[in-house]
Amino acid sequence: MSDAERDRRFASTLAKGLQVMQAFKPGDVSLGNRELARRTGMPPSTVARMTFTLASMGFLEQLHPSEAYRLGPSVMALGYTARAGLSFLPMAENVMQQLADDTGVLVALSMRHGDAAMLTRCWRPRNASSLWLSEGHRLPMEQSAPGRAILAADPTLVAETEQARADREQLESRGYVISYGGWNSGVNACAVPFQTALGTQPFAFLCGANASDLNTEKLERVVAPRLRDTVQTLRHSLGYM
Amino acid sequence: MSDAERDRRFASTLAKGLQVMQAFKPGDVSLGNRELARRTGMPPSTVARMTFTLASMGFLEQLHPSEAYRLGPSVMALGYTARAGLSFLPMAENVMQQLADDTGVLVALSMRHGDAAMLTRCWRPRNASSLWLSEGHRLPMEQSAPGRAILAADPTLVAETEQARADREQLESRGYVISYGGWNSGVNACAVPFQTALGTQPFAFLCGANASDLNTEKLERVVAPRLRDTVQTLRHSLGYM
DNA sequence: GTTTAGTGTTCCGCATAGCGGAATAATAAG
DNA sequence: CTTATTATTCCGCTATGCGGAACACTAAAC
Repeated sequence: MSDAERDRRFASTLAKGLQVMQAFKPGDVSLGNRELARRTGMPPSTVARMTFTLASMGFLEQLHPSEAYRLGPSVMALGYTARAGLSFLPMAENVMQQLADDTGVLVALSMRHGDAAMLTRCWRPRNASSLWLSEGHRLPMEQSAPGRAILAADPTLVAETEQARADREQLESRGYVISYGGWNSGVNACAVPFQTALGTQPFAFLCGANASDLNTEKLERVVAPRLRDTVQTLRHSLGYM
Repeated sequence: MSDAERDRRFASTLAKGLQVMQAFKPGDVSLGNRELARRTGMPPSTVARMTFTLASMGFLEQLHPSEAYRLGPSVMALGYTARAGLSFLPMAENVMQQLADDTGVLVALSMRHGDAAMLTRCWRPRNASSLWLSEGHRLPMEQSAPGRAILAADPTLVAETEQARADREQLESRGYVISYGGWNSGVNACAVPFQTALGTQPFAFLCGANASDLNTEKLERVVAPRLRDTVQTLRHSLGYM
């Protein structure tokens, strides 16, 4: 039990409902109350109250006749509202799409979410096939380019590994972090961290492709500098320093 | 207070937390506790408990130094999980992208959410500019093509307007619903309803473009029949009847 | 510099919302 | 027909959460 959970302000009933929703994973089509009880550790009657309330507000839908649940439209609506609340995104849309078209690689925005860098927005080159990653995909913080860029830019990071130190130096000297097969042996990528407001989770813009499509020279001489410059232009446009 | 809210199974604390998140609208960058109190009608101390709990679980982020909140990465993560739970989407990706490329119009999947048809997934033609609509946008049920297609396919609809009756007949005879500027005077569109499991909100696939790019002949002779056939092929691939 | 207004946060007495074990109901498998 | 599993409901009990008031801080107005 964390500090927040012990705090008298903590609303445990709200937390339980959120945990029930978070029990759903991307590969799940539907889950019954019993499976939700197993995954969350809650008694079935507690789960039944949570699912009843969530379903009445559109956060879950109960399928018939199986009586299993799936995440409902209110969840998706909130997700889109959350993304729409990222005020810099409209300004990023065109320049990142142009970058994807010019370089022929996948461009994406990722956001830290727990132990992962989660893809929040993707821009695909319109005239080339691109990496299979899409929005919602989670990349490990320690191995992926965006994860490492976020960690390298973090001034409070204390448990610094050799890799993190090298990434921080690379970020300071070149303005981006590069990964050759760091997360997936067949994928090369680069990333530039992007911080918005204090108190919020950090972002990183990334470019990535299969190694066969994105060799060392193209990555280091073309794509990574272009990404760094595009993100810097975006910062200036937004009045960020 | 609805029937569900009076039910003893209803967890009002969970509902309050969800209402706080739903107080955020797509144009909001951040909201303070007082504004959340105003929007939800809850006392400030109740809102403070909800925001404290939501922030501790990543559903809200508190910005510094303004102390205002924005929706956090856990909301976006759940939204992507919800979309990933739509098991038919992977199979729709390629055929709908191809349809967008072939016809040069925006193709999208929408889902009923309250009084709106909410765009859940968009496919843009890669070699043409397209309609400005994107994921999360909400179209009115009574005026938009997808809204009308969903209503026309609804066997339980009782308050049938003249438009709904005409749409139902069009759907039955042609397999799609067409809208000339029904939602926006400069936009033409067609839609085909798509039902998945019983108990869940209905979907509709739609094609739309500016009227200057999508005239009557192209819509009726090319795009609408193609959409209907593509959705029908998708149903068969999924084993739906 | 003082006063006023607005915001965010915390406190605490109170009572009801929510808990969870047990019972009930339904369906599927053996 | 019996057993196993799931879903749902009940209800006595108490801990969770409520909200008005107080407190703290900052900014604007005078």
